[in-house]
Amino acid sequence: MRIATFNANSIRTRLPVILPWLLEHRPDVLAVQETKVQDSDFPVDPFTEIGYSCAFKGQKSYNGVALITREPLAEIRTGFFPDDTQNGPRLIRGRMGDVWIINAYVPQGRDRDSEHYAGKLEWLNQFRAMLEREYVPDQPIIWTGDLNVAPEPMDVHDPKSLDGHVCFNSELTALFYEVCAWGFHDVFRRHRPDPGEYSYFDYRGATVYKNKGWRIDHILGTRRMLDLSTDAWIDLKPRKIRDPKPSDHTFMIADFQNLPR
DNA sequence: ATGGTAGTAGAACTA
Repeated sequence: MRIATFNANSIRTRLPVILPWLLEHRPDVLAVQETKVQDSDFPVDPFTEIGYSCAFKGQKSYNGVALITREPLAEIRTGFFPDDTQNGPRLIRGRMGDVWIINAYVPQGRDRDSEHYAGKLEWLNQFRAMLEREYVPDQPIIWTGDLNVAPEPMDVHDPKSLDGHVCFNSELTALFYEVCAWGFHDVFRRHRPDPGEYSYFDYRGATVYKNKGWRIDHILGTRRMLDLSTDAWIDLKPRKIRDPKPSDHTFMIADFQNLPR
């Protein structure tokens, strides 16, 4: 099983990037964040034409998540609770066979002293509560998405100057590892132990060409999924293209052996 | 230290 994640920064604008990428890499699951489209306008047809199913929850202009899958997902839910309209555009989950897929777009936080940053911490606490309520850690579960957390100094290009940022500070890291302590492991880092690999590069300053990035997109798995994982990597090519225009994030991919029956 | 870019909009806002 191949699972990928991509913050598209508008799924409609990014179709010329996503569709060829899907045909080339054929993941079983592509988790998309920042779709920036309300559900009635989601571009379902281009995906069905190449054999993919879509599950999504979005809104105009901001946020929005989708799961693009080769097989239709079962038990699709958006948000933390049934009928959770407030958090739906940031969280979508479903089951593919025996594997649970959770796709999250964690709030960025804007500024450390803003209510948006407080909301980010609260969102992660609610996420942890959802895990405890609805899952057990010995299930095969993937948690992926734009988590807006760079957990380690090696996950940012300049840890000294960026220390204290809403996506890189000790308070956030502690909370992130508290959530992970429920039962998630870093699948990407298991296979890529060396520094200098990033999934997000600011549009401003040609940062991708200087490798001045952040690893804030993640593929995490419970122990069963970690043990089944065979490889993980970041594909920089879709970030470096000029035409069609790139997202400011790029794809992270992980491969897994099938679950034993 | 500030501002740099892109998307959605059709002026700011979010990142």
